[in-house]
Amino acid sequence: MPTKPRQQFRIREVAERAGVSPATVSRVLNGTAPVRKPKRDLVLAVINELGYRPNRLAANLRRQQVQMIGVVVSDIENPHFTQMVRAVEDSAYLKGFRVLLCNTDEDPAKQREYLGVLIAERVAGAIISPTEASAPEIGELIDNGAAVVAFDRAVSDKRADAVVAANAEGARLATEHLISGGHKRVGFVGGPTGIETGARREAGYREAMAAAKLAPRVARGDFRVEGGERATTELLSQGATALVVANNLMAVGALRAVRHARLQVPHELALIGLDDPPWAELTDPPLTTLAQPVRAMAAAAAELLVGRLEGRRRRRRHEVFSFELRHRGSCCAGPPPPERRIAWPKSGS
Amino acid sequence: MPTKPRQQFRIREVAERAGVSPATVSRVLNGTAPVRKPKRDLVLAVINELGYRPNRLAANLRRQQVQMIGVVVSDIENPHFTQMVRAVEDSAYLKGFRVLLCNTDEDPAKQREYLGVLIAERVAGAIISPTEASAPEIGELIDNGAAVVAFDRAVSDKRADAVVAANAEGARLATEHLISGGHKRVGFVGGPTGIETGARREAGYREAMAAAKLAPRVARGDFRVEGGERATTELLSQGATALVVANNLMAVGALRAVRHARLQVPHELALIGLDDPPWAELTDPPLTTLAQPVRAMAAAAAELLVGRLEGRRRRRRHEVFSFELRHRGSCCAGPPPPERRIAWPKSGS
DNA sequence: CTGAAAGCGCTTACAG
DNA sequence: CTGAAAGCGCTTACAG
Repeated sequence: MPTKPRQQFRIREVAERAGVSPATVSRVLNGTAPVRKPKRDLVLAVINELGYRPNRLAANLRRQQVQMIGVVVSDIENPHFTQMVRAVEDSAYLKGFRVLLCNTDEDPAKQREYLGVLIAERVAGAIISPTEASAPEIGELIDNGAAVVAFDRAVSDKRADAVVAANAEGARLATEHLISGGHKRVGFVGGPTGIETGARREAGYREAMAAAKLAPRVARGDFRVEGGERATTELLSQGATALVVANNLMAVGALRAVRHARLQVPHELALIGLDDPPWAELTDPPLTTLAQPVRAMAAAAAELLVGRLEGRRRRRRHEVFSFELRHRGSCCAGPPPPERRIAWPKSGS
Repeated sequence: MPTKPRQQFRIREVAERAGVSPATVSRVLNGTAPVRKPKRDLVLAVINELGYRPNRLAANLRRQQVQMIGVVVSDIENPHFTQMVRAVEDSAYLKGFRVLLCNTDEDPAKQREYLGVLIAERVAGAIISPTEASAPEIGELIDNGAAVVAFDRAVSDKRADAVVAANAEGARLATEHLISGGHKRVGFVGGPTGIETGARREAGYREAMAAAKLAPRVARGDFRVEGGERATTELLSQGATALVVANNLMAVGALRAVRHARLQVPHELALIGLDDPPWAELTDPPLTTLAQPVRAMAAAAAELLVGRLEGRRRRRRHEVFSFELRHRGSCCAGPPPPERRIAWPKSGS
């Protein structure tokens, strides 16, 4: 029911009314070549009067490029990615790029389909937190001249830039913090080791435990709430007095399990989460976390992308950001808690 | 540094190798007309062999349309919108539409710019939670044949469909719930009355208070954390025993203020929030809320959009969804709290 | 500084 | 069912 399918003007009409060629109108519009002032003013006036809006589809085809960047994440509802998307949108908007949102649900098939869309649409670039690091479409994108930045997790194609967090270091810091608080039975609520962040964080935890000559104890969830709850329950049953939780969603599960077990935090159980969700300060007690500087990382990713698009850089860049400890109330208040009478193995996985 | 700028095949090459016309290849690709099986199989084989990917930019220009819908929200970091975007993405993806994310920051100028982008890109449709309900670009979009669905808040153009929550009713229910729990000093942490949801929710609260012959007491924040904290502090200083908080971000602020005042929830202060953020169950006690069925609403919006795009509907639709009470622990446990000795005016704003 | 002309790579009436 | 041809509305070498 478009009632008044308002006259769509084309560049030709503008040109005619201004008594110039379409080329000149295009130059005024895009600033791609100088146009003498009186002529320019006249063109601008006509554009204004007609409410002319260039048809971007035509420009896209002609230029074989669209001022758009694809942002490929596994779950937009995870605040970590939400913040990233938000920061990327901010940066991209200022540079004149739009954001095409691609939610993959950690599903390699969906990721490949979306990458196919990005190729078919000839996006200028993509920021990808890959579910499948080796998807051939990533190389295809780069072949087509798109700039690609891997975020959070690396991609196989070595031509892509990357922005990642120092995951092993972050987990190590968290673990050391608990150990220095006097804990010996520090468990790790881990993620899937098939996912890079999962593997690296677990490695950092094990490193810290080994350095302190303590027996590591890992139970793995799936980086989601339920898995975190199960893994936490398991570690609690083994007598852990402190836990490092490998991501924010599993921290929600850990809190549930702890509440269910009626343990008091931090006195009966100390808790540190990796990642710093917005609700960390709302729990009781507020959750101590190791935060990635997500905004800075997203800004860096956008900057890498735009830098390459503008041809300012040819060398590959790989930027690593450190976690920061955000001290809240969920660990290390006062002396270490008494160990409950449950066997904590000298070693184990 | 595209090292091997891989041969990009065009439909012409595919046609030549298959010994057919480009038109036939197009028909096979899009299923727009029947193609005899042997020919079709041959074309498919060539496409496969070449790794041919149709250049969507050309198709977009030719069709004067792009299989994309713009999602315009004021803040992608607000879980309410995050959930909406996520659900829209799900629905749209299944129908073959992509999501262009437009974050307006509640800034009318940014909204207008983004709407301009949607017009210039000739998106098939848009789901808009307007910051400026009367932006002329909305009408322009519709003039151009795009389907527009207003989400959360209405738009001025009466040709747009709409999906909204029964905001007044929700606030009324929340207020009645507290009143039925024995509370008389029920305050309202309100949003800006210039925003539709702010005004409607406040109206619902006032209605319930008037029906119970109780004096309303409103302090307004800005729908953000800090404003909620300030408004809550103000109402607490006036001796409120129960609060209805008009949105999820202000609920965070309210919790901060309550903690700061060292009041125990729900015994010394009962609290109900409108909107149901993911962290509602993490606070201590968990927050009782009135939840919008966001997913259902988003699915409805996507469905309205697609239905119109597919020409299945011409009549305008306006769908209203009810809030649901999610009982948790932040109100109405046991008898109403004693009123603190502070004057609560018989009437006031 | 400016214009005439070609062309981006598809899709789709039209004709058969 | 299939093909030849036009055309979507811009941009950009090219020539002047």
